[in-house]
Amino acid sequence: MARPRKFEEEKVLNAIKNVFWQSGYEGTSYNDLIKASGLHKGSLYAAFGDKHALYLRALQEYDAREVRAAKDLLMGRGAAADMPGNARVIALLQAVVDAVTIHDDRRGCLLCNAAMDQAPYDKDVEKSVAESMASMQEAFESALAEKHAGAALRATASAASAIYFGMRVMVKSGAPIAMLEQAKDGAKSLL
Amino acid sequence: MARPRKFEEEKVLNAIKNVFWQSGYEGTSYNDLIKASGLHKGSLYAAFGDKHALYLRALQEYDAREVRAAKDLLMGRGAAADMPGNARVIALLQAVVDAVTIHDDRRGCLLCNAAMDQAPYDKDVEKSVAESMASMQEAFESALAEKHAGAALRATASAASAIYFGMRVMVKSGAPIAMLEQAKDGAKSLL
DNA sequence: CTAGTTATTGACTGCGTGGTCAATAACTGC
DNA sequence: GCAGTTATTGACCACGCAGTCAATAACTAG
Repeated sequence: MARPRKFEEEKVLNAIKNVFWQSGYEGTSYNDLIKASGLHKGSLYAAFGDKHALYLRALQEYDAREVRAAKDLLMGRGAAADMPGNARVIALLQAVVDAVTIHDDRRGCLLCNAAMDQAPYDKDVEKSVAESMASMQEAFESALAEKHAGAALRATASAASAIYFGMRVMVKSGAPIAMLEQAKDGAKSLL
Repeated sequence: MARPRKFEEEKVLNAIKNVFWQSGYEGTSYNDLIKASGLHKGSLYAAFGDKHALYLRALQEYDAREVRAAKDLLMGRGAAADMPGNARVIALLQAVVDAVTIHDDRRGCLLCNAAMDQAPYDKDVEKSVAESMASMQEAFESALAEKHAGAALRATASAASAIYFGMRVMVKSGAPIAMLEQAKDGAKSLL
């Protein structure tokens, strides 16, 4: 048998995800990834491959954790089980505001960041982003199905996700909290 | 007297703007800027300074042309003078869709791109982006003032700009046209 | 203890980056 | 046509980048 690994794959991937989330693809150097992972260059390459492969893994990780949590909220799984559908959408938008006000977190959403800076140049990223976004869209639709149906449902759900993505842009632009609150409040009259 | 310049400042700045618009800040090398401008390295440096300074000039250029055009539409200047306010907002969202369908242009909006990839790390960019976004917000409010007032006006305008920014994200993510159309249609019930 | 296997390490490479600068060209006022 | 001024050119620099690899360490089955 062979020498055993002395790092935990999950911890490393989580650290990698956070670096890309914080700094973007182009803004992250392989050295940054090395520092964050605690591994050395060769090990990181041997374990996960090059920067591009690591980015795709980070997107998977993000989808499995963060996107999953957002969808759970929208679909009323877990804690949100007894909220009406439109309240669950508002709760998601509130969470975007809370990330800034409570946790001082202006990293936005790794999915949106990837959509903006890598999807146009990278088919793999585009595919991964498209899948995650499509599943978000379905979750919005399932939250809004109580009050809408057919084309109106799809339109309302798309507008709601646009507001969600747009608020993530506002967050990264350094927009004042008031504007985020306003966008969230404005969304209420849509649902 | 001195040797005269043989390039037109405006043309160069426009070319620079297009490169940054297409490829983002990190994704653009100084060599790309040289190629696009037609100048040589030293000349570009002498005329406008370093990459950071060029980026800020590009943002100014974008604000003066593209953002200006969007605000003119929203505020009913020129061609849109006889449209009601909410129709002007829808016309702006339609223009976002048209950029993709008619001109096959998925560059999105340089302002949004800058907000996402540079504003968090660069105070100058953040300031420039914040100013442009604030003026967009005012234009949305002036379009919607026919039907709303006070806090409701601000909320509706913020939600409308969030939809606008969100659609720009969708465009860059490669989202299908149908989803863009849906988001635009969904926005109607907000106004 | 040994042979076989995998993990770890960090020096190394070639290249593209943003940025500098000295030499030269092009012009005008005198 | 000369002096003074600015524009142009492209070679040059140090550095950080993504990525490779050979040497070594750590382990287990037999």
